[in-house]
Amino acid sequence: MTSSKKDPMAAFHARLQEAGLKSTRQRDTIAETFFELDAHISVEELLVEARKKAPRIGYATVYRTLKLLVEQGFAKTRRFDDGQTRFDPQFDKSQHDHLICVDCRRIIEFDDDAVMDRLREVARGHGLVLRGRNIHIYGQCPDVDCVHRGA
Amino acid sequence: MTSSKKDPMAAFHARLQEAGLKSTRQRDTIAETFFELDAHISVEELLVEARKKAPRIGYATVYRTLKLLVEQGFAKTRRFDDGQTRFDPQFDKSQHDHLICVDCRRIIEFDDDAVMDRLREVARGHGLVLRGRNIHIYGQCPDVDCVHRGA
DNA sequence: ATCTCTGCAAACCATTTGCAGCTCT
DNA sequence: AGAGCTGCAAATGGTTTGCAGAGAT
Repeated sequence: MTSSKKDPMAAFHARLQEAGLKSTRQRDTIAETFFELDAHISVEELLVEARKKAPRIGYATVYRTLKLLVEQGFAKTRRFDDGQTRFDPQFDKSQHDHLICVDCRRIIEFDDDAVMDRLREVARGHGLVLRGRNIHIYGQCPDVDCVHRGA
Repeated sequence: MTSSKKDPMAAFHARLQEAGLKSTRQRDTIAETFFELDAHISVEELLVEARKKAPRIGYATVYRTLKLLVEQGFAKTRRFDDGQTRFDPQFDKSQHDHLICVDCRRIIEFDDDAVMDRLREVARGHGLVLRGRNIHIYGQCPDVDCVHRGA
């Protein structure tokens, strides 16, 4: 149900065909760029990159393509607190959460089974089956002289 | 440093004075209403309630007052996925997280020590001290006939 | 008297949408 | 040919801001 890490574009094309949607130059450029880039990309960042390959691409197309990628399971929406929506490519079923440094705002990904097991129990305790999660934790370097302090 | 549950308004007034800010009819009405209402209130909801007491209150004043409450530690910002920012009163230092039912969107609060202990370790594992968190988990009723299904 | 607030309307900014023309299949 | 797609510009919707008048200390 999710794209293989090896060739997300092939999986993407297969899905488009399945859904009766078209593969276009712009759509492919945007999707390709998206899969190549780091995670946590904003629409603006993706647009800038995509325009290096196809300068006439517009905002609306990037928004529409990302929406499509999310709907089809190739991307995941992330909302941090910078006012923009960001997106992560989703190559397989694995999920991850985020540890954000309050000093330098760098984002560290993690996925911890013990946490998830416990959260499953919490949900169960309220009569629900855990279906998803969105975990942001914030951390700070204990070293006052940390290069990141105040960044 | 945080308001007492008994009399948040007194604490609020004290803080205003400390900061050289003024206590006004509108500000008080909004803050009072905010402390009386349930958690996870949106600006719009708060405005509607506040207008029952003071009909001429405007959007901007509600936004400004909430911003003030957050800055002064009396409220906490919450972003779920409905496009609006919501706010929780913050009566003491306790934090809580959210379990959201994917069927009926009801929001259940929880606070689990085992989860927090484990997250503290995760942060520590990356060289950081845990300073905050924002955890949303999504759950679904296991009963297919649940009244909430499809809600 | 002075400095802060308020209400209104306009401005902002991220995101969405209508539409005419273009591109896939 | 026909359905879907693109780019543009305009619309949207939540949130912020400028300003002139009102209110608090």
